[in-house]
Amino acid sequence: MNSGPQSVFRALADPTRRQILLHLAKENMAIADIADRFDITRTAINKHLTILEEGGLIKSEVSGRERRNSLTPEPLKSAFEWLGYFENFWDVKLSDLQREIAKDMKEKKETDQ
Amino acid sequence: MNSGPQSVFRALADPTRRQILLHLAKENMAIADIADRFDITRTAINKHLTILEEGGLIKSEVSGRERRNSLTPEPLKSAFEWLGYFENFWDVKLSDLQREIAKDMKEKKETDQ
DNA sequence: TTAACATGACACCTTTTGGTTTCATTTCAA
DNA sequence: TTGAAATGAAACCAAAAGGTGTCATGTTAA
Repeated sequence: MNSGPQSVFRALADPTRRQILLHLAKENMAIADIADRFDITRTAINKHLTILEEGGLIKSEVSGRERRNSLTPEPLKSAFEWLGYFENFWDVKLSDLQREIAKDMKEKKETDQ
Repeated sequence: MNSGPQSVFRALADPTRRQILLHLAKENMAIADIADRFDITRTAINKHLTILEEGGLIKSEVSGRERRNSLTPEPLKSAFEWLGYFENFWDVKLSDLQREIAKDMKEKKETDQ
């Protein structure tokens, strides 16, 4: 449950883990339910779940002999915001000139503060 | 230069690479310039740059004996959008509020007519 | 009460990662 | 023109990642 940018981006680096997040966005699932949707062993899924939990992206609670996993998407927001920093770079379709302009405007904004 | 979600998220997984992106967002730099800003060898930096390039996040062109690296942020947009899918999960309250506001404005507009 | 279920806990394996050192090659500048 | 600068390239290494299989333990349902 660190949820710093590192543990979040690390959790997102694996395609299986990203798919697990998408599944959990639709419904909460027990470990075996998740494993059924992939071609790898339950043990491997379990390791992925641990890494997702370390990133704070999911939480799980025991219910009888099951462990229900659910999405806790708040840390995704920080990754989203990290990427949002670059929004000014990609949304203008940048020539080098335009990039210079964007940079100048950003610098001006900073000195205004 | 694959720039699929996998190569992008993979490139973002390492903290050094994320920092390199932030540096290149400020200014284009040669390899040695980048290496000066970290405590690891130029060779290691070079490997990171290769991975960033595979993700389509940077491009580099030779200029004399230097290789200038620059940000090509478009692929970051796809990662941003992937995360945006979860926006409704982390900001449920906000989106509800926005929906209310939108509704109110629409109603107001209708009464204005 | 017992067999099937769901998971936890290990031990083990291979490949990838992130890093190093060393040496060669190209280019610039005094 | 010649040495320093910038990079390319290769060999090597330890640790982490992503898997597997096996066995033990608590739970549930017939």
